Amino acid sequence: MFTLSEENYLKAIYHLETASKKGISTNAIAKKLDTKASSVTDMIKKLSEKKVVDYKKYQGVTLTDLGKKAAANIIRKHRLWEVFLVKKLNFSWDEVHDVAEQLEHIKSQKLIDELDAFLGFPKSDPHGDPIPDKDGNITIRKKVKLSTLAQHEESILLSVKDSSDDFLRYLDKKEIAIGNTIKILAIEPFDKSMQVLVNKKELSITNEVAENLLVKEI
Amino acid sequence: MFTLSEENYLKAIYHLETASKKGISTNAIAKKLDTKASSVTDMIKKLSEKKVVDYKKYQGVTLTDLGKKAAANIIRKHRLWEVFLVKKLNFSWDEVHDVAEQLEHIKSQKLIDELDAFLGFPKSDPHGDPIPDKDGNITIRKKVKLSTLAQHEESILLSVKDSSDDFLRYLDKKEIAIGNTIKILAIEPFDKSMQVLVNKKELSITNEVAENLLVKEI
DNA sequence: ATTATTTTTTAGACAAGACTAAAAATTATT
DNA sequence: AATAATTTTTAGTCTTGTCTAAAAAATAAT
Repeated sequence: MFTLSEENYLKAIYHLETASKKGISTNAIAKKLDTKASSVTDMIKKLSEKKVVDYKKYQGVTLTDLGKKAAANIIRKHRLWEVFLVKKLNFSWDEVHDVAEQLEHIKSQKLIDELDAFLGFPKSDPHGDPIPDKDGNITIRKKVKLSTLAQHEESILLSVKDSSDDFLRYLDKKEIAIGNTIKILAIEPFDKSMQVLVNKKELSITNEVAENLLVKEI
Repeated sequence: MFTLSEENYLKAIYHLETASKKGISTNAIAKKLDTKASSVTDMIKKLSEKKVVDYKKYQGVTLTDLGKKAAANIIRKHRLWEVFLVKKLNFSWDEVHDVAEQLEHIKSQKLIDELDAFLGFPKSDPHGDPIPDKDGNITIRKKVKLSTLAQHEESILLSVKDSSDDFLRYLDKKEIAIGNTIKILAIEPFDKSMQVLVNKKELSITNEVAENLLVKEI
């Protein structure tokens, strides 16, 4: 098993790796964890002895398969807890991070299995990020225009294509915000306008609006 | 705020204090926490500086009001998590302790408030122990015979009066076990036999049986 | 290609929390 | 009341994870 610090390092390296593909520098990790490069070097040696990272002096680190799995497992727990907090305990999606950061370190296989089931085996967290499965595999969903989805599909709003003041004001008025879950209730074949469910409210949007909303499928 | 170790000491002292009323000895704490007396002395000094215990050398410790409140708060969290694990995540009442031991240290007022509400503001944990309120007050319920309760009341089986093999075998056959929640559905005025709900199953018990089951009201 | 700059590593120190061994205080026993 | 036994405290050490300052290696700039 890993200590709390070790888990935080694993997670940081994992995130840096998926963002940049190559060996992760000591400095990058130090910045991410708000610590000093010398501390990172120390910890990397320990992780290397535990066979979760490959490390050659001055060459940065990469996660081993074992390390990737361990990191994915922590991220899995983090994201499942986020879903729990938002869906069951009325947290908003921007309030969950600090608490999930603590909860992700709780050690109990049964706990996480049961939580997963309790939440209905969610595929992504409230920010739209995918939840790794038990073996650490994640299915990445790319950003698509809301207009490309079909009836009954659910998605999370990640960004907007048109960022004009007019459009942003429109979204504001309709109470549509980044991070919201959007469910397509119906699509009108005639003009491709949609009936959608956002924030528990039903509303109608034109195809032009749907073309400018970038979402991630759940 | 308190460190994880400090919280564990506070909790241990709290439990020892409610069990014995007087100043708690260094040795007693050491035994409870499976550590050495010298370590306890070290920690007690720190807790004393933080004004959560009163300490005079060689005289043992007592919790201050501040310390009592802090300890009750940890126990409140522990017991609320136990309820969550049993009621929502299919843990059995004898599986929850280790996980609750970890969860009790999560720091977030909103989390615990929302969890309390989510669980319907429970008054006791799955072992029948009372859950302190936000201010650290606990309402102690004494052990009573099941036969003294009225219709619709819920209780937790704590022990049995008659511990003959025959009676224990009877309980086993009916799948009635220590820790089970017993809800009284109806009482027959004629012979005081009861219709009860145990383990999601309805069954009928005689007044003699109800006289031998010691329960704590929820 | 040499120097300058940046990054990384080493060496030594520190705080938290625990330990062992020995000293001091308290309690028990005769 | 004096000694024995037990409990508690002190003193010094260890581990984990961090830090600062200095040395070593890698990268950039002339």
